[in-house]
Amino acid sequence: MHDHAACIARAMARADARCGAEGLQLTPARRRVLEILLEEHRALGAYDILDRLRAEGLGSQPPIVYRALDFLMKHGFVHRIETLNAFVACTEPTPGDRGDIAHMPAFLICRTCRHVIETVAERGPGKLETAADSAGFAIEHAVREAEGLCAACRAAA
Amino acid sequence: MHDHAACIARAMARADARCGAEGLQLTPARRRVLEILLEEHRALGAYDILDRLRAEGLGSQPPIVYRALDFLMKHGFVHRIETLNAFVACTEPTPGDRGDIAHMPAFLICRTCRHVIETVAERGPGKLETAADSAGFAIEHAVREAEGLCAACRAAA
DNA sequence: CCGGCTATGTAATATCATCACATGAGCTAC
DNA sequence: GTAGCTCATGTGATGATATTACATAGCCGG
Ligand SMILES: [Zn+2]
Ligand SMILES: [Zn+2]
Ligand SMILES: [Zn+2]
Ligand SMILES: [Zn+2]
Repeated sequence: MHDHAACIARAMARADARCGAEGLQLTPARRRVLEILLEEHRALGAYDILDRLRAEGLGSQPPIVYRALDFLMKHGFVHRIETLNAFVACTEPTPGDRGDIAHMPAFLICRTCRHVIETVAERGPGKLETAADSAGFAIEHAVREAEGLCAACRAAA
Repeated sequence: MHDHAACIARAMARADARCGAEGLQLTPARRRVLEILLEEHRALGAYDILDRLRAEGLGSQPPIVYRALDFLMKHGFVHRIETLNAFVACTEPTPGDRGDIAHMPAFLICRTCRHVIETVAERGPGKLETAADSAGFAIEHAVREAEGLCAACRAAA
């Protein structure tokens, strides 16, 4: 366990600072979507998020949440988990030196508690990069996701 | 380019042999789905496949194709491409010593021609495994997919 | 004020996947 | 033989995820 309220507050402060510095508009809906994702350390589906927004009067149609997620992903605050068709708040600061995504995340996804661990990518080429080089393939975006059991759920079982 | 007719024939012969050896039923619908995927070296959506089955009178409802794909994936003949919500025929023999998936594929997906290159995983732990070990996480399934431009499309551009 | 830009509101639709229940073909026990 | 079993299929409906299209509103520089 960690101090989750502080964890959320820190992340929101970072997001505010970054948006201020880069001239990005962290509008109410966008801000709330990020908060909702930070409250969990789990992946949420777009419609799960939308349900919460609806309950709070922040919009009721799918485009609301997809637009907010597009913005948050574009600027590296949120990642999409392809294997779950779901979204998770980024746990890495990613200063975004050039206003862009600066890191190459990999995710460990627990199949029972759905918690998502975002790992820091090591330096150096991985298997994908090695394979791409030998095939003359230019990688623009890579997805690394593993499903399994987290330490807590293994202990419980 | 390669001799694609031979490529398909070889793969189908392998599938027939394996199903015979392991008592698996490669029924007409399952067989045809595998053939359709082998004909392309690209990922096809479930409904793309379904359209072809329909045209051939092999079924018209989604469960037809999803059941066939479940069978083919379970036995390692087909892989799901998570980033595309699509499916591709496996290019590795995977003898399936214990009737199970024996390899750990990674995919290079061209964003313009949608061709999929399935790479042979090298030996040794990758970044996901390293991260999982240090987190006490037990990986059961991993997804490695990269999107970008294949050599042919890079040359064309 | 106007024109362009960004964000939002709203309805409809597209795309991907599963559920539920009925039917049929092949096999075994008795 | 036939009842019961398993596996695969047929079929209609529904659920889950995501996008399009177009209208509206605020803001800001000219
Ligand atoms: Zn926390
Ligand atoms: Zn867990
Ligand atoms: Zn071929
Ligand atoms: Zn290409």
